[in-house]
Amino acid sequence: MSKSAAPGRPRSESARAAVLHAVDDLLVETGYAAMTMKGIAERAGVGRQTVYRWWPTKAHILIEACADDARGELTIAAHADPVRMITEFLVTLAQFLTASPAGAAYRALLGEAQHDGEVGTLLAAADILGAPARVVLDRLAPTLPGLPQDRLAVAELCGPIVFLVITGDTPPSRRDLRAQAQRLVTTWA
Amino acid sequence: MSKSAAPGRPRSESARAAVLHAVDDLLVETGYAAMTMKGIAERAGVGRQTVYRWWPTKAHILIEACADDARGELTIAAHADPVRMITEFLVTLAQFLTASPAGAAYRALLGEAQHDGEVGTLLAAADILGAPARVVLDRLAPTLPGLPQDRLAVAELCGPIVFLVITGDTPPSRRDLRAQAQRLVTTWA
Amino acid sequence: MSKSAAPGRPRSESARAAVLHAVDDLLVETGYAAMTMKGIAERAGVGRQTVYRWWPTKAHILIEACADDARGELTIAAHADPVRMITEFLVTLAQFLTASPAGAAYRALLGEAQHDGEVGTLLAAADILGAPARVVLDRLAPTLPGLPQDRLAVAELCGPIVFLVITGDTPPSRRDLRAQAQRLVTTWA
Amino acid sequence: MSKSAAPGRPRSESARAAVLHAVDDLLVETGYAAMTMKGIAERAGVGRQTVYRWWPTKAHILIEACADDARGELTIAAHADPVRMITEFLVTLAQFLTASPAGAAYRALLGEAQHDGEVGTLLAAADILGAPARVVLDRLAPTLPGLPQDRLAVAELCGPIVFLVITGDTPPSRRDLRAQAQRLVTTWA
DNA sequence: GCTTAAGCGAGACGGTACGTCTGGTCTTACT
DNA sequence: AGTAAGACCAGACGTACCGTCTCGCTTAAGC
Repeated sequence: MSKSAAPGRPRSESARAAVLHAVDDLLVETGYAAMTMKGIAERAGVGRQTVYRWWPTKAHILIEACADDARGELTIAAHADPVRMITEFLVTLAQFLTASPAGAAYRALLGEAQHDGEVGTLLAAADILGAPARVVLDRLAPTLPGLPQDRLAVAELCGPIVFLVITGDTPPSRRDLRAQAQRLVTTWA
Repeated sequence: MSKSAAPGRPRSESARAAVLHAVDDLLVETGYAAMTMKGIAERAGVGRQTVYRWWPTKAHILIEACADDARGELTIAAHADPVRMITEFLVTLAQFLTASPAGAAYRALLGEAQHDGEVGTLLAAADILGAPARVVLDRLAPTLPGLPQDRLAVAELCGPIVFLVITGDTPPSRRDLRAQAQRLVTTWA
Repeated sequence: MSKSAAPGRPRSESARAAVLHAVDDLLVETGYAAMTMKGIAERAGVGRQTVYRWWPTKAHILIEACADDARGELTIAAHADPVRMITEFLVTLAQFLTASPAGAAYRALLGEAQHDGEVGTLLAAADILGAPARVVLDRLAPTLPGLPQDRLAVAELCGPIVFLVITGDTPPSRRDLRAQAQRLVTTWA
Repeated sequence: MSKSAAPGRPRSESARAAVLHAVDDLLVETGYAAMTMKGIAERAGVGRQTVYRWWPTKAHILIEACADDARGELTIAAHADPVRMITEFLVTLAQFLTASPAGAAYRALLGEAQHDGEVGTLLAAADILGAPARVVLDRLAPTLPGLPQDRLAVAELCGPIVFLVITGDTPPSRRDLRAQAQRLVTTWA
């Protein structure tokens, strides 16, 4: 059965892409707080109504713009050694949060989520950190019988680093991260 | 040496208190995003200039309004048993973040800090979670030789719970927190 | 000789009628200022492009919609007595301007003409008041040798009443109109 | 008894004057339809809120801007000869309506009044044409016993010329106006 | 007791983003 | 080709809040 086309002019894919690009650019150039729907529309060369037609807030645009990037940057290769695997993940996570544009977007969204519950819901659904973390944990599960319930394991894995970064602390060194990975393996053994 | 009084009318303590109360009230009533400097001034029955004279942004007011409350709510009694002590702290922390007005303020400020670096600096200086956490850790230090560097220990202690709460997850149960405390003690032994 | 058909789908008479009706209805329901091209199209159940294809502005539609009605309402029976004839015309004119939908449209168009020269030109061409007035004057011409130049006579005949109505004054009574007719006849004798 | 000053910063007279000047200028430069509240604010170098704070629509500004000018331009010297006096008034009126900026404003407002009843009320209250007309009529009253009721006399005096001008006709010549003045005197004698 | 200086409330100021609306244009599929 | 639908860019709408500024008035310290 073929899908019947909707009447009227179809959505402009170029306008959609222009908005998503504009949001990416503006985030790094001016920061989240200085981003405005008006500015996004102008930067994208798009009518404001077109922006409002498809996204209710700048946070929604940002989620759509950055979710894929984010996930791509957080996939890591498999390693036989649990400590090494966890270390790799922690290093990648720290790198993502502190140096990647997508990570900056994630931090901004995490911040916005504290002010706007709907953004929180959307961000939770995107599961940007949880999904990659679970990939790692699932690989380790056979060798680590002491792993706690899923969401708690994710929190113990990601929480400390996220906490350091969002509280403005300098991110931990690779040596520190290796030590923490070692502790996690010991703990979960 | 006595401090020489400044000339002119002294600062009105009642105006200061009215603003701080207004901020507390508005945060729970309307949320951080809907709070405005104008609304705060009106709610406090105070001129807008008076607010701007003493605080540059609503975040600054909120920090002043809630820091003391926050710290008061996070002090816990000493226990000989490390596991019990850590459990108590984790339970208190979870309670603070999810149920206390001061905790709501802290989350809002943590969110704002992701958008505004100055708020981040101020919040880091207030050290709202770090100070109480360090009190606990200092008490435990003699019996836990494996404790990592201060800030990392704080991150491992607080990070997982903070992560759960700010990502919108339901906070862990007391049983879960006890298990996590147990793991931390094992890890740091 | 038969008229050669234009290529393509012929203009939809039903769409045209629907638009003209919609304009009539909207004028009395919401007033001229609240009428929009979009609203007209939606009320007529017609695409917006179809409206724009045939009329450039709502004023153009309104002229087309109301001109015929207007003229029909301003034709009066012949009378031998000049005073009676003029009185009848003045009463009919006052009635038209204050009570008829077509009169309301005329007033709205006269208003728009002050803002938009093109509407003024169109409205002048439609000659909505002038034509009926001239019918009356032409009938009276043989018995009133003092009649001034055509357009001035029309102005003296219609001007005072139009002035009263558009300045928001209450329209004159039949007695007043009869007296004015009497004065005009005296003047033009 | 001295008037107690209102609290707060007093209204800026310079802002008020700037807005009124901007409206005057924009009317002649771009016409009434193209005038916008935004454009007025920008032209006046004034915040938009300041405009909205004191005037609800551009029509209200225009009435305030032009009423005084208008009245000044419509006062005429006294003459013993009724025909000459009326002629002078008619010439002045025609000049005002066709050549004066204030007259252009009056025409625009008269147009707007057909779309917006509140403007009609305000314009009627300003009595821009009526007041000067009544000055003339009051002077003539002793010598013209046949003058009808005030508002009807004003309508017979001003109506024909206003009608000619707003219907887009060329204004009458001085000779025509003299003839019309003569007829009015005959009629009212 | 008078002067000086700063804080106080109120509220207008010039700006700017908000989210909505309409204007005209365009691009579809259908008739 | 004409039509209804509806997305497109553009820009004005009226509102809200921004942070600043002017008011008249307190309230103290210091002369």
